[in-house]
Amino acid sequence: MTELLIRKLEQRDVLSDEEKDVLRHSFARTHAYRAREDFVREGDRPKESCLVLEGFAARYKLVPDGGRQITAIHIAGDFVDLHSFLLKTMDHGVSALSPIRVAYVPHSNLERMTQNYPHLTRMLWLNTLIDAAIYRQWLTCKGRSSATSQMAHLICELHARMSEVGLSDGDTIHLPLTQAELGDALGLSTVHVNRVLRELRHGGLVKWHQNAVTILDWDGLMNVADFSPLYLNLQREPR
Amino acid sequence: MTELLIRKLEQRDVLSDEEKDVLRHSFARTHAYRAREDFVREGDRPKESCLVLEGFAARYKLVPDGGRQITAIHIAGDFVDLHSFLLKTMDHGVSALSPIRVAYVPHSNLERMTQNYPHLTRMLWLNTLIDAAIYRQWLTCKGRSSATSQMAHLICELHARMSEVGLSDGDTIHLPLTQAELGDALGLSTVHVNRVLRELRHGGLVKWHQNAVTILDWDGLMNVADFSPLYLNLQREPR
DNA sequence: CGGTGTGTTGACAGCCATCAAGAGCCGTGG
DNA sequence: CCACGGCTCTTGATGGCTGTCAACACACCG
Repeated sequence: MTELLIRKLEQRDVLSDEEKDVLRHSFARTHAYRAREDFVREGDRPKESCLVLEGFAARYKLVPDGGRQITAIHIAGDFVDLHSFLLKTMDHGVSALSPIRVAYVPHSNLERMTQNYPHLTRMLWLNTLIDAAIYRQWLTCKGRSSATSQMAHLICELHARMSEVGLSDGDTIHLPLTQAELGDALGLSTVHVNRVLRELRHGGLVKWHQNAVTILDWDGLMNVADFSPLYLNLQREPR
Repeated sequence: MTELLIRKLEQRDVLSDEEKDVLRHSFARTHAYRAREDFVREGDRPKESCLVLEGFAARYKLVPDGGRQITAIHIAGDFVDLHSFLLKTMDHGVSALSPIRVAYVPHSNLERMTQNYPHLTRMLWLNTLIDAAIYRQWLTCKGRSSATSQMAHLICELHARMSEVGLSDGDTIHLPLTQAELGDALGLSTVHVNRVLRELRHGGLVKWHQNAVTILDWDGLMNVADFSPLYLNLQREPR
């Protein structure tokens, strides 16, 4: 059940059999949530962290006027709530974007890991650093490029991240997000998300049908997005 | 020379004398840079990480049209380049916003720390998680609030972070950034930064004179900014 | 069959980027 | 000493990207 996480970590460095076993045995239970259900709330002090086994999750912050900003989209294999192990008090919420299954690891197990497995600790640390690299990229897109470019970038990124754990089907990924949710992620209005998607479709760059997103013109899309996967740290090397 | 970092960490948890000594002795050398000088470049593979001793630094990404997005502003006591210890290849640059002094710690020392000092390792990990929490906050500001509110938020945040390490003088902080640099940080044009600052000044919220920024109306500013310091994780507790 | 959620499109408005020009300040060099 | 260039700050005019409001189509579901 932790195989996708292991696969994700092994893209970045070799894990020993012992380390993999430690990971596999540290998860205590799993749980399923419905789409839209919150499973971590701002102000919570969780005693366990959760890993996405299946489905999509969003990390988000609310703003007083009723708006919402999704700061990260998490897919299967993402250790979505590893942050709470050290941050203790949540400064944001996490909710399901689709029906989702997650696995929980008690913080006490994570602490034991950090006591006994330094390299594994570094790999989990790395995992959160890659999350941070994605934040930097989103900030750059939000600050310095157009809505169309941002949307194209998000599609490229999600395709890259899903391919990495075997969740793409060639040029197609399954992406069950509404346009309102895409807007919350990109900081755009729902109406403008619709316009931007139409532009990408009419430009022959992507096809978007029933949650199935197909990239039709890679060069064109990556050009609009100015996408380069360097920030995803996909190289395997000693860490 | 690492006292500000130690102070910053001790705001979040108790450090043993041994841990403090380990930190103090792991830094190998210091270096000074002029304002505007880059000291880490995209694509670099540093063999050491650097801590800001004095001055201001910016983490930034360039975009193809010549634009720049500053993704983080770092102050004295910030372990600005701890990321490179595990990310290996830099996906962004770091440059001096003012004359700056930094201290370098070889990655081999950091690795030894992670082998022998699990709690200290967690504290450094925490340090990068707080950077990530700041990214989330910036994303939320950028995505869901006005330019004026973003600027007010940045002022509140920098005052809070500088106070934490003793770098504020009551309601005043020293902030040697040009309006162009503020624009790069907030994703705004220089012209609009100027207009927004005028608005904050004329509203009696802040005074900005010769790099000295004084908050005149805390309630007003925090209200415009919708600022709450929760995300900075200033509570001391076992980590 | 009506209600709800989602996608779609048009009209209009507003925030912010861009372009342009001038003022103040500072260091440099004649 | 003064002229000059460069950088920063400031302000106005204009335009475009994106938000808001509104309406309708469609699918799904009780």
